[in-house]
Amino acid sequence: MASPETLKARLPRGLVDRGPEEIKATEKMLAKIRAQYELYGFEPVETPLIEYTDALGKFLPDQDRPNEGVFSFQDDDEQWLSLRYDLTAPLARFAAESWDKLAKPYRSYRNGWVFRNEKPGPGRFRQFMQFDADIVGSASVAADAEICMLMADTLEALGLKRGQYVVKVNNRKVLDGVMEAIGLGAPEDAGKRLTVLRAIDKLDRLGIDGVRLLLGEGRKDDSGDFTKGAGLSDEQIARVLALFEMDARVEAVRDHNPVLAEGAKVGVFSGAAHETMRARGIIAGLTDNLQGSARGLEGAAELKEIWQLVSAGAYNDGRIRIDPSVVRGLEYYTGPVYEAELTFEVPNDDGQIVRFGSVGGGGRYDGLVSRFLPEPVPATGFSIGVSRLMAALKAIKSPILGLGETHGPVVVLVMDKAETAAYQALVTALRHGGIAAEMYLGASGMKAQMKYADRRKAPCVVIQGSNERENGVVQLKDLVEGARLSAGITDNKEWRESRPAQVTVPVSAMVGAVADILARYRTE
RNA sequence: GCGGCUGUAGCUCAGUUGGUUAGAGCGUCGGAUUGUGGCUCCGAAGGUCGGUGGUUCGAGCCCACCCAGCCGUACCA
Repeated sequence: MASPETLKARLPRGLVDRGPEEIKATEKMLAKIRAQYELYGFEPVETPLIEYTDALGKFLPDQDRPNEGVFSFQDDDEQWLSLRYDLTAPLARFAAESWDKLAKPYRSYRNGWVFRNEKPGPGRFRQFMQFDADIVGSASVAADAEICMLMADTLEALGLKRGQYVVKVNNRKVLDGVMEAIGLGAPEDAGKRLTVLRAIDKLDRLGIDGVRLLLGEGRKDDSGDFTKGAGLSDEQIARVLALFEMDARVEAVRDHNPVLAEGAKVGVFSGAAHETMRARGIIAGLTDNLQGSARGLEGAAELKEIWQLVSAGAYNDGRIRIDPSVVRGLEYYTGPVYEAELTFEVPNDDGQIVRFGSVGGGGRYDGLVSRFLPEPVPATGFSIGVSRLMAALKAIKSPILGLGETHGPVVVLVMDKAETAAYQALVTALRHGGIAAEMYLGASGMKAQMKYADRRKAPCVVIQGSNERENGVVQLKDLVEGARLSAGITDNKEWRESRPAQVTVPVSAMVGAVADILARYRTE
């Protein structure tokens, strides 16, 4: 069939086409997010998809070419350009370039496609959409607290319920402090620190035992592949793992206190009361663990302050939680980090259980904007992974997406090709009445035209043969109702001759009658 | 990148120890029905068996290399 010179239609891996349902659902979702961000006083900004590679900070050290994880190419003048791989670095470039004109602290939001030249996987693509909100020019942890609350409110605006998500908060200074405390604070230990952070980041997937192996000698996975560990001593490992044991520790403390234990049993310490006790316990535990590290203690103090702020907004009911195991990326974060995680599981089409996990996150990046400016510029922000979040919303059938609600246009059948002008006039009348309509433009007969209308999800079709035209009328067939009626008819002759859900109206009344049919299926 | 698994019609798959002309279901298109989308029946189209090379009288099946996809792992700024 395909001759050798026929070009094979194909899409590069990790990229996807998007159809009408997907586009419509995305737009609805974006509108909800946008409304929420604006409620918090953020204003939109749009930057291009292409930036100088050095502005993205993506040149490989010691090599005159960009990191291979970004799509890059050279301009006429040999300068390297790259497709943006997130929305934060371009914002930093924009904020720096527009610094004098902006009202500071500068609150902005934007959404758009970002590109990563990486191996794609389930739910991971080489082009995907992010939706960010950032505050540039505020060093206050109140800005971080606000970002956390915005994350929670946004997820709820998208139809997620309390308990279906959690915004976890940590502080990179706490992690840095732990490193210091176990003697990895020196500059030459940077590599080791990275390995430790990577190990901590894998807690979700590998569990505490897997992380313990990675902190020590290393870990062999199911395929037999060996990952070299950080080579820490047992003592050092214990100190790092203590980060994950804060919850257990809080419970232990509680259960040792007869009054608290009794309170937990009868439900006094549930909800905000329990969460507050937990947060206090964790912060106390961290403070304990970090003695001797000024930076670590500073991080713990910031966490405490964030907790107080979100508590004042009543977000301390489990929506926002302190979690010392959150790492979030590995490079530019300098203070508080946050991660929005979905907590529910759903079976996919193959019956396997799917956890969506992280659908967004961010943190404080005090060094990013000041790369371009002679002054320090503190900044914080977060990013929603729109595509992944939408997959999750689909799985819980969030009404926000409006799936299954789409209708196609009204289709005017062409019964007689010589009368095309007359059919065109009918279509125009419908359009002027505000009704999406089209004339069938193909070459097939009536049966095929009906099939076409069906596939287009047309709510109804307009039929005018010579009889109707002579009498100045049209037939309107309600396809939705017709399909419903057909269920009770098994005889084909009866099905055709009874013409279910079909009415005859004068041409002058067509627009009104079609509008009546559409009104039955209007969903919003 | 590393390890494993899988590639047969648009889709899901069958294909015997290597043996003649590679099959099914679904989908598509056409007809029964020249003016009615469903149901039913009938029919048709649709294949470089992932690619290249090799072994063999003979390869969808065996071998080598390559490509693609999936799973795990690493990396993910």
